[in-house]
Amino acid sequence: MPSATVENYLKSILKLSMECERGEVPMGMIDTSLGVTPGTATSMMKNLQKEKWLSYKSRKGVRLTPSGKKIGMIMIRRHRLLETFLVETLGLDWSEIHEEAEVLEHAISEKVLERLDIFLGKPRHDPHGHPIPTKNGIIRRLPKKTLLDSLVGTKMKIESILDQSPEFLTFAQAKGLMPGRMVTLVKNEKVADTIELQVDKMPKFSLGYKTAQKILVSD
Amino acid sequence: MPSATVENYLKSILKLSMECERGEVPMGMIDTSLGVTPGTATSMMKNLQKEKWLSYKSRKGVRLTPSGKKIGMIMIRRHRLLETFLVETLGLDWSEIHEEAEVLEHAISEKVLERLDIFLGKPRHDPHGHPIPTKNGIIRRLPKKTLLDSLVGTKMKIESILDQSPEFLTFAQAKGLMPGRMVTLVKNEKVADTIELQVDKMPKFSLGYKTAQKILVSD
DNA sequence: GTATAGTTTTTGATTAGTCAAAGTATAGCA
DNA sequence: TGCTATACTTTGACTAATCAAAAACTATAC
Repeated sequence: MPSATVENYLKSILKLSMECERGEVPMGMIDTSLGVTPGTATSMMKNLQKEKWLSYKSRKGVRLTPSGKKIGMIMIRRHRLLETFLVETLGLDWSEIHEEAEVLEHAISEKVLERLDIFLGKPRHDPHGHPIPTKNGIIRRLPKKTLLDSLVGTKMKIESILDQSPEFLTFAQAKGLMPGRMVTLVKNEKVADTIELQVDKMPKFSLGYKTAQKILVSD
Repeated sequence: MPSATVENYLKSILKLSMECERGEVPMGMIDTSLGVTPGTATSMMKNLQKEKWLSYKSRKGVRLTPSGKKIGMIMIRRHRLLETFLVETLGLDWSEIHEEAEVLEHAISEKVLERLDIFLGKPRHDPHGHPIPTKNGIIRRLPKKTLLDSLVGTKMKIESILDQSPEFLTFAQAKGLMPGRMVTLVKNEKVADTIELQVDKMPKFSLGYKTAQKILVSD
């Protein structure tokens, strides 16, 4: 059985490997993502390789084995189901659930998780719009289209919010930027590095390009 | 913040101090209750004393300070609320919830716990009939009357089941020995060390004296 | 009042996870 | 081609929690 620490490493590596689509995940991404020193990451990778959860090539990076990937997927499933529970059932705020789920995900058993899944009605997405993997580790691909890739004047459905930080989520909620809502791209000012948006009949507002890329949408 | 390990020590010491009503809890009870070697318990007691959670007198035993008692109570509250949630909301079996709660109690935050408490309707007892301490650490005294202290022919209400083991709980459930049910003491055979019981209209059955003391009742 | 059994403490070692700091490799620029 | 900045690895040290085994105390029996 992997420790909570190992579960975190495998989850983070899986997420990194899904984002930056190149064969190996480089060491630097792993240590920053976990907030440990580079040396700690290196020595941990050796342990994880010894346990057959990944293969590690010195100064190249790391690639999950099927068993490592499986554990990572289970952790993502646990995290997202717990977030859904915290919002849907207990009424916690969108912005505070990530940290809570981050701890609970290491304590909940498969049995309890499956009951929770049924209780929640087998949800497909968490409150941020992220897909919840199935028990077997199958996960829907997120659309890759962000607010920035859209044409001015089009109305789009918000699919997912990529930034987990409480500050951003509080802002997004205030502006109505939540999965399922419809948003219109009013203006795109390349020189100013901003776009202007309108959600429903609420006042228009602007987002920087960098921030706009954190919002995934579909037509 | 205490570690999960420390939380467990303080919870166990609190429970022991509530059971065996003498000033100090002896070392031997602590190590057996936690399943560690005597040396481990001794060295941990020194740490806990350094943190002001208890006072430790060599070869005498240990007594919780108010702050240690507070943490212990919080842990009992978390454990029992979680057990209630697992049975009431997720429909887990009576016999399997103890182990689950044992892990989750170290991962759930105060905020989530308070939401859970409200969601469950501020229950006073867990599924085994054990009182749930309030947020401020106030706990109802359990009645001290067991099945053994009752007179033949009287009908009593089951208040609480003291044995947490899955085997015993499965047995108790099958026989209808659950908090809130009414039970009649049919016979008391001192020489055979057994009592005979009837719950509702179900068939009569026998319990040994030792087991009978695990069931708390009220008239 | 000593011997002995039982309990508790001490000591030394181990494991997982971490950091700081020093050392090494590599990529890309000049 | 060689130099340097960056990325990565190694080394040595530390902490929390644990065990095994030896030592020390306490209580009881005789």
